[in-house]
Amino acid sequence: MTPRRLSRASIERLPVYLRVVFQIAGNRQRTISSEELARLTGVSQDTIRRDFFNLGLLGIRGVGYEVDHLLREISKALGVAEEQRVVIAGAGNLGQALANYAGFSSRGFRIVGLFDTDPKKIGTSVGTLVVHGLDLLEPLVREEKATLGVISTPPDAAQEVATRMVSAGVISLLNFAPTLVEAPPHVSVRNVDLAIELQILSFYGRNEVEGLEQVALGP
Amino acid sequence: MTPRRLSRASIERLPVYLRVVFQIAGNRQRTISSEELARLTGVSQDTIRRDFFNLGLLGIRGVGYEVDHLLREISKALGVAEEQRVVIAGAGNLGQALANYAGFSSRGFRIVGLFDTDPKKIGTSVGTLVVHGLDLLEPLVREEKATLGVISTPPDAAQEVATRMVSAGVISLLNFAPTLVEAPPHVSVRNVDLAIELQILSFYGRNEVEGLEQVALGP
DNA sequence: TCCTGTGAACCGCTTCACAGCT
DNA sequence: AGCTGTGAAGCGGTTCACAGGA
Repeated sequence: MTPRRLSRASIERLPVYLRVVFQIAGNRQRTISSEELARLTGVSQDTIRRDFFNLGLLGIRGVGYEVDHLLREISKALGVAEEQRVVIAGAGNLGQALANYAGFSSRGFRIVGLFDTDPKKIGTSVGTLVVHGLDLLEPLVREEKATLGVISTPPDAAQEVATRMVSAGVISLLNFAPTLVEAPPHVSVRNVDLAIELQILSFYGRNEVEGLEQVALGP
Repeated sequence: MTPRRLSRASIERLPVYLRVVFQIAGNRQRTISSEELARLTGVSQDTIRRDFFNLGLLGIRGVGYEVDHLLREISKALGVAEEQRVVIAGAGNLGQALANYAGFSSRGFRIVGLFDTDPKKIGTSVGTLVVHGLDLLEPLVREEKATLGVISTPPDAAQEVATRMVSAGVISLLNFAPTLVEAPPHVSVRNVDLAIELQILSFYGRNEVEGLEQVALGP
């Protein structure tokens, strides 16, 4: 109940738990043991028990954890119990793909704006969205109370877009541009560089060090 | 010279160093100090020095590291000095965006195949590629000696595609499907779940814990 | 008996601190 | 004087191991 301090690593696992617990709930399974959850997530059962313990999430000895309870508490901890509003800057291939990505809406995110500077793109439709000029970024963020910003611009535009998003009220940035984005301390930034992912894999492929095998991206 | 054992964390930073060193090289700057590199990457200078040290990469005291040397050695360590061949399964929005992603080709990856099961998509063009049926996956992987596989299929197809890629010779998998993908121990798997990235940000946005501020995805 | 709750040991990575070249 | 090379301390997270309740 009284959530202790969660470790950074633990926070990055919560969405993984949520994903499989959600699926389990769909099967009408009432409880799940840390062992089964371990099999389905790839996280060790010790770690799972400790994460839940730190979250203040208690199970039933000899049985496991109540699926509904997990679902509710993890969603609440992540802040995805209520819908979150997202804006996307950069309507290139990646930006369009993100705008259409079903996984966002199905997991509690609503995209409320898609922006670009290319006059040829402005006014066109991407799925149910219309591409706006970047000048509408700030008013739309404010009006829609968007808190999450996705950056899928070329690298040289990324910092400016980030700064403008933050000034309008965005408090979390997901940056796909291959460049470092700086933001004030109250803002969280996650960088996802797709080429870097491949390069990391390239290393492991060459050096037959025992491979990876784990979830998510987290720094 | 004799590369010691690199830590997992260190390996995930190498591509970040490479990215900025490449840029620096373009400016004809001959050397770079760990301090400057720290500013440009967001990694601490102590960590950078130790990473280079562990890589067997020596600098010049009082001066810094030679940019050319860094470029060469880091590329070599990552195995991106020579071109790597990549196949992509799943030609939905995300798969198409990845197929067109300029960052791949500019950083030493060549996409040699794009596959889907949807008859409406098979035969159509995506950039310079033609979408093939999944039945061509194995022959093409073998013929082109592809070593990296990208999975951008729906989750229920991900494991089958992964297994087939591996059986044909792929040794590294980048999985975008929101599900756990299992592979034999000699194969490396990295999972990138875009919705999970947003959920992690959502947590930090709610809990004004001091934010993140770091690179890449790594587990 | 089974699976959770949790201190304690352990391990890996980062940071400190400073000696050593140039 | 300046910046690297590197042992050693420090920290955070995972795993061990087992006690404890359903």
